[in-house]
Amino acid sequence: MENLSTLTGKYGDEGDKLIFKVLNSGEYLGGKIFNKTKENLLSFLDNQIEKSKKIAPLSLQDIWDNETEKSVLEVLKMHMQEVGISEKALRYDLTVPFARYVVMNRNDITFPFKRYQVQPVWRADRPQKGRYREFYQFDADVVGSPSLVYEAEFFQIFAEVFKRLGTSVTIKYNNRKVLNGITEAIGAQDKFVEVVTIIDKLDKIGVEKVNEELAVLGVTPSGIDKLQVLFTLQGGDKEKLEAIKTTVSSSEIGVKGVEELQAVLSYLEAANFDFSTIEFDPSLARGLSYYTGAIFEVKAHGVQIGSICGGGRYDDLTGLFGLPNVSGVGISFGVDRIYDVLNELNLFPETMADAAKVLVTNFGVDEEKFSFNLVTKLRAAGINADMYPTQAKLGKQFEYADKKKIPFVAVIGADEMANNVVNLKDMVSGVQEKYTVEELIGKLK
RNA sequence: GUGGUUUUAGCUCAGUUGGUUAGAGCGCCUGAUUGUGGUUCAGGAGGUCGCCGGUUCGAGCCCGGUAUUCCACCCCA
Repeated sequence: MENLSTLTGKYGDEGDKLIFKVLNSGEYLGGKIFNKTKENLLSFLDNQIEKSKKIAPLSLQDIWDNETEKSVLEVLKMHMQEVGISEKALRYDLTVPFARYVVMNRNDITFPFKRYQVQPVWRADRPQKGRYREFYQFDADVVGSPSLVYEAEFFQIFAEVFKRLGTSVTIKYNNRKVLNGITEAIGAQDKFVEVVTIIDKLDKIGVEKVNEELAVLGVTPSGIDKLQVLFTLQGGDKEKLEAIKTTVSSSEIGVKGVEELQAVLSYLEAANFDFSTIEFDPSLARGLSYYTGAIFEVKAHGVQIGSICGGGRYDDLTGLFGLPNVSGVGISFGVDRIYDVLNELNLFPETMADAAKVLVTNFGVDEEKFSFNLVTKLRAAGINADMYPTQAKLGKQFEYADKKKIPFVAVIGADEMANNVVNLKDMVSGVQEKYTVEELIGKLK
């Protein structure tokens, strides 16, 4: 939970709408209130007016007489929310609260400061596949240095993580300064957000629609013409960056953005980084408004889902909380979406690494004590063992082992107890052999 | 936030113009096999048809409300 004021204004207009606001203790604004009859509603609101002078200026009866029922309800809802919403809100991401934390603890932190963090965050959005109201983010950030080496490190982290997960991804990147340069170069710097939003839709609606929307926005034909380089970039990232550099050559900030990315690539090159998974995308914008430099986005291959990671550099975020001139850069893994991807691509192992290796049978009152003693010995020897919990038919116990993918079953009945041996069945081959306890431990270890 | 869509057995889904006892596959249980899983065969259990109300002699099916699922837009993890 954060103060509402900590979160508002950090994520853009859309972000502000998606912040989960929290009601004051004891308030209830559920739909039931707004479905009441006129009489009930008016008497309810009279009580509210008594409680709060904030909505006293409203003459409810007047509005009711002159407006449609729906608009009255809208007006009432707005005023109700003014009364009911507290100064608290649920975390929207981990970056802004982290910036607040850094400012609060500035005296105890040695910069550059690195940290990782896993926690749930919330969006007041309509949920659908891959879009959740509550989901986990895994964030890694470093604040207190403008060094572009950190950008390179985050590329390495992305690449290493998805390599280990066995997932094929594309790490897309861009730089806000490049976008600034582009809007400057086409003489539309006063419409930065609008232009960038349209360009960002490129892969979704296509070049023609993008040009159309830019024209409607008021971008000059020569400006639009200049932009076409963006849509027809050829070659590797190095070539693309050179081409963009020419496009934004008239913009000081634009050139700086390109040079920053070139520097990052040079670090990666020095570290023998595999460039095949990364892709410079000058149309990549990202919604969060606090980014000022590099921006990242990771897309999974073979699964239709939004981006599974995001990130970028923010020069001024701590400044908003009273600590200026501290640059930071960080990335965020969308843990739930990554889970969805792994699940859909069947990348989770069939069995858990720490699942039981052997199931010891349970035949009855005397046998289960012998079995429990064996389980204890096996565990003491470092073998992951389990005993069937109740006396049951042997077939049932084998079936259980089969379904749990437990590779061995140790059968202990009257015969085995009398001879002080264990009858071990290999569930894959079906072969069954008798061992002493010591031999069994040696066999399973 | 806007526009759609889904909801019937544990799971995935059929269910005709409203008509007797709501079905299938898979799963589950029992037995064939009294101490031996996967395969096969035989049998069985399991449903307030999301919820509330209405129309009708009669509603899983029609109407109203509500919840919910998923999708598109928007936006993003």
